Amino acid sequence: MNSEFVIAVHSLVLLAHRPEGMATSEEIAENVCTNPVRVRKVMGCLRKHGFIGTREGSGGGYRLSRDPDEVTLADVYRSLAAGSLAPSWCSGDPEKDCVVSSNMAEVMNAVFCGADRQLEAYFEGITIGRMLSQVKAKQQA
Amino acid sequence: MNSEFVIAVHSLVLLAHRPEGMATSEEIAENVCTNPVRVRKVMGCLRKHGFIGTREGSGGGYRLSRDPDEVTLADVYRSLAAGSLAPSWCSGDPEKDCVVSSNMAEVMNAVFCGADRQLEAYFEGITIGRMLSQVKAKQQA
DNA sequence: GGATACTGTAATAATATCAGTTACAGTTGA
DNA sequence: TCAACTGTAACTGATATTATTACAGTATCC
Repeated sequence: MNSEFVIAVHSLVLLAHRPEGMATSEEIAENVCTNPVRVRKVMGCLRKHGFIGTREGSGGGYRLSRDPDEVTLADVYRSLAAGSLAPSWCSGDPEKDCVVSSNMAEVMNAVFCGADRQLEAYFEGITIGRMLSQVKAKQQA
Repeated sequence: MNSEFVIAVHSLVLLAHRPEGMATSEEIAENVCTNPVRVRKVMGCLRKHGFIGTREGSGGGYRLSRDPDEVTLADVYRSLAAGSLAPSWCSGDPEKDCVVSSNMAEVMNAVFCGADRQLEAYFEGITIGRMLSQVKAKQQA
């Protein structure tokens, strides 16, 4: 899995955890353990898809613009990791004479599309809000 | 997805397509569009898991040792790509004070374990034999 | 027995992908 | 006007992936 997906989910959970205010890319990066530029890139994508709002300038940062219980991992997955399951590489060669070699790419592709849908369905059942609860539950223990 | 998985599946379908005899690593590599060493490495793994038999020496090669309709992609996945869904990288830091940062890795890991099981269940429904049929069906069209 | 055609495997080299850093223009608030 | 942000692009370095080369081991055929 695309690690931008992980950063996105972590960031959203963090924002859900402090709904009062904003977090800057530096704060988020510190929390996630990566660098601010990477965070800003991911957040830019989340903004385009309406998950968060940004405020530029001094005192700015990012803020959740949706109810954490309404945002599913499937939403996030679709926004920045859809289709990431299929390997970039395709086996076989359509030009070849062999039945297997010439048609494998297409069949394999269908398999991975199905897998992608399956994965998406699974993510559909997990919300940012639920992940926040789980994180808090771990703390108790 | 691990491209060794793709090579493995393609190779098994190819062997199923010519059940009479064997295929050498060079033939398979040509068909898959990669190099023979890579194929031998993957096949070595498939052999250890009992999917194929090998014969060394002149006239040797690889041969299916199971009914193609009994071998599922889940079997193959478990053999050489299990757990590949989770990114190598983990967000957060258990040492941090923040609830989110310190517990995210664990929660995220649980999510990906679930996703992996989901994927495996999907692959359970696809056999090598079925993929061979699909490949042949494409040819008709 | 010896030549030939394979597998098995390690080591290395080439290439592609991914992540971190630096730099800077644009925006906002005090 | 200054300080603190975001948004991006370009560059660098690290890491992962793939291909290549090389060679020992093994079976077959003559």
